[in-house]
Amino acid sequence: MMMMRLEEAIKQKEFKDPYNKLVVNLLYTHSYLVTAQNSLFKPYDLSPEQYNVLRILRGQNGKPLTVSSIQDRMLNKMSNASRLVEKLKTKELVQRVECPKDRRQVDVSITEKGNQVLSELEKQVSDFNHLIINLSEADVNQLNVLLDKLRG
Amino acid sequence: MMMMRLEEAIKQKEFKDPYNKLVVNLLYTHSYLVTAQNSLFKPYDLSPEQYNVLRILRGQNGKPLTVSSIQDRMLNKMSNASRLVEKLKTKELVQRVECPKDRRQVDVSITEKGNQVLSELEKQVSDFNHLIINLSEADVNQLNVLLDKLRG
DNA sequence: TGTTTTTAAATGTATATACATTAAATTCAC
DNA sequence: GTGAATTTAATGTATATACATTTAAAAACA
Repeated sequence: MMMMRLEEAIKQKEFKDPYNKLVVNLLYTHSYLVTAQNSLFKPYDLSPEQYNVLRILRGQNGKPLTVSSIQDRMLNKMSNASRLVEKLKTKELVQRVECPKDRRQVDVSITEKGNQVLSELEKQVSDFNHLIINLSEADVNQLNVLLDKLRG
Repeated sequence: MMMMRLEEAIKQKEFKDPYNKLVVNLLYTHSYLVTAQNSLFKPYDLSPEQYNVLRILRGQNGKPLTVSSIQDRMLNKMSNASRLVEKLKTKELVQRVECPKDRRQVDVSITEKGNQVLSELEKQVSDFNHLIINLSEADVNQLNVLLDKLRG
């Protein structure tokens, strides 16, 4: 994990302009992050997005969410919430109940086992995030502001 | 593409700390970018990473690169350069020649057709990058600095 | 020289992503 | 109320990702 400017990391001499560099920089930084995260989650047989869905469900404090509400809250809007929930159910980390008010919908909630796995992981994930992000808190805050603005 | 802070976009009230928010913010922003890029590249039957590999090869000014050198320069270090090159070859955008000095290696270079597709796309991609990044040039530069530092 | 180790690329496999399509239930229009 | 339109999940399919394994060639070394 040695320090490298993007240009050295991907051996590209220069970019057309800073906007084009930024797109590449975001793609590259994402890969850096996800590769690291995968190795953290692997022993628990979870993907980063599966972990995220567990966090979403726990944030409901017991209230279930439908599959489409989960989709809305997921980080990757194109991923398939239905199949992801199926995977989590197989691991007994969530439960699925047909919604009585609208039988098209399915109420999904986290199980006790899901909560256990989550709390076991949480501290590790947090420490890990601090570890892989080589920035001061002020820089992190500024990065958050800029990313929110970027998508505006 | 309306402006939304991360918290509203994924309907999460708060984060444990700014580092944890940043990880989520990077994942979410990446998805925003890639979803947009996919729609741009789709009519050309290219994925963003395939486009990137074409750019890498063109940057060589005719000199070929081996598959593993391409892998090194790719944005996602875990993707499979061998199969990606195979896809590009099928589309006749690159050519593969067994390296005479070392028969394990394969020299890959961009074809005339590949160069044509690339120059056709280039202006569009650049305009598109400016369009989806809602930041001033000063902000973009700062974001680039922070991302490079993040991975340090 | 012959054997072992290392390297480069290809291949295998499970899962994830990016859609399009389908099936069932509900809502809307009339 | 009936039929059309819409919504929700699930399913189908092609490709991409994240590895592990294999195959072949080259390098290292005894």
